[in-house]
Amino acid sequence: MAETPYVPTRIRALPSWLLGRAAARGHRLVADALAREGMRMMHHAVLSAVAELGPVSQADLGRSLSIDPKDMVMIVNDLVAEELVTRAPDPRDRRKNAVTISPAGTRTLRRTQKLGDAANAELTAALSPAERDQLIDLLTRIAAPGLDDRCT
Amino acid sequence: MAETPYVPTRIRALPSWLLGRAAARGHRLVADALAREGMRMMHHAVLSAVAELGPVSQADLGRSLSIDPKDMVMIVNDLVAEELVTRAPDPRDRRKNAVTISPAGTRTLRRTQKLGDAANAELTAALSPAERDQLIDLLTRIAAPGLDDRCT
DNA sequence: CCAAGACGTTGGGTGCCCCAACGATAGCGC
DNA sequence: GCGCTATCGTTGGGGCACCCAACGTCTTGG
Repeated sequence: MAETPYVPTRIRALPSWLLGRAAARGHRLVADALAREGMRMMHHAVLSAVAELGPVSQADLGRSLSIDPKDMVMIVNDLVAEELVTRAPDPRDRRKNAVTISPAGTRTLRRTQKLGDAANAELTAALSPAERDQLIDLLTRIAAPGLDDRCT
Repeated sequence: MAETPYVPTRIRALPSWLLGRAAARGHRLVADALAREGMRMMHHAVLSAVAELGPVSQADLGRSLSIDPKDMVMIVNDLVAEELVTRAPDPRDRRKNAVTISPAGTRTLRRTQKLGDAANAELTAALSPAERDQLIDLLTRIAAPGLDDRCT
């Protein structure tokens, strides 16, 4: 019974289905890896974004990462509770909360980034480096349809 | 302000992140398309699998599509309620429920398959046919890590 | 000064995934 | 024949990601 009665070809050939399966595996691998540091995927992503963008509002973070404002509130709450970031009102726009990474956050981020990279390496273990780059290229063009990245 | 402050490079380069974003978009496109027939993604997948595999037990369906038995119960319940499939005890193994597609199910499947294909075409609109095939190949190898398909 | 809009926050809702348990049934060794 | 083990369908609970709607606070532009 080792031979799994495999995925019907009709469904298997659908990019949407494959994306779902691959994303599920990726999520599982990364989440399990980060769990060893008590970190969750979204929290790691936000922490990484804060580190790159510097003091930034929650709304900007949400737009950058496509995270719902509702979820962002709780993620930042958690990160603040763990003292990985600080949340202070922006003096120039008192509606905004300037989120800034802390030294402890920087240290944690260094560890979680290693774990995340390792998990992604395992995820793409079946691919050559060139194929991995191509996958990233294809996915980038699929994930953001109308929006071209202008960050160069 | 129209220029979105875009995804931090650190996160954007992670296959796991891109897979999540791309899968979310694919799910949204396909789900919206199928909703016009009152069908959900998983239901469509199960219906399609039943059509291909013929009378099949729920457990086999679950293994084929990586669907949790718990969800499978409700999916089949829904499909039975809509009279798209029939669920009858297998005389050869009375533990099993033989799920079979009905004529109405076949007709519905024809329509939903068109909708699903169209949604997938939109999903991969930014890709050339060759790139689309390559994406499918890469995703297939990523989604199923240890399991090689021998049905080639 | 007032209307429009953005920001953070709270609330509710859906879909997919995973784990644990249970009665009923089948296959196996003895 | 008789346990033992395993599978099947089913039920239950929980977590995470995603989405929509509303509200008070605050900024901005007319």
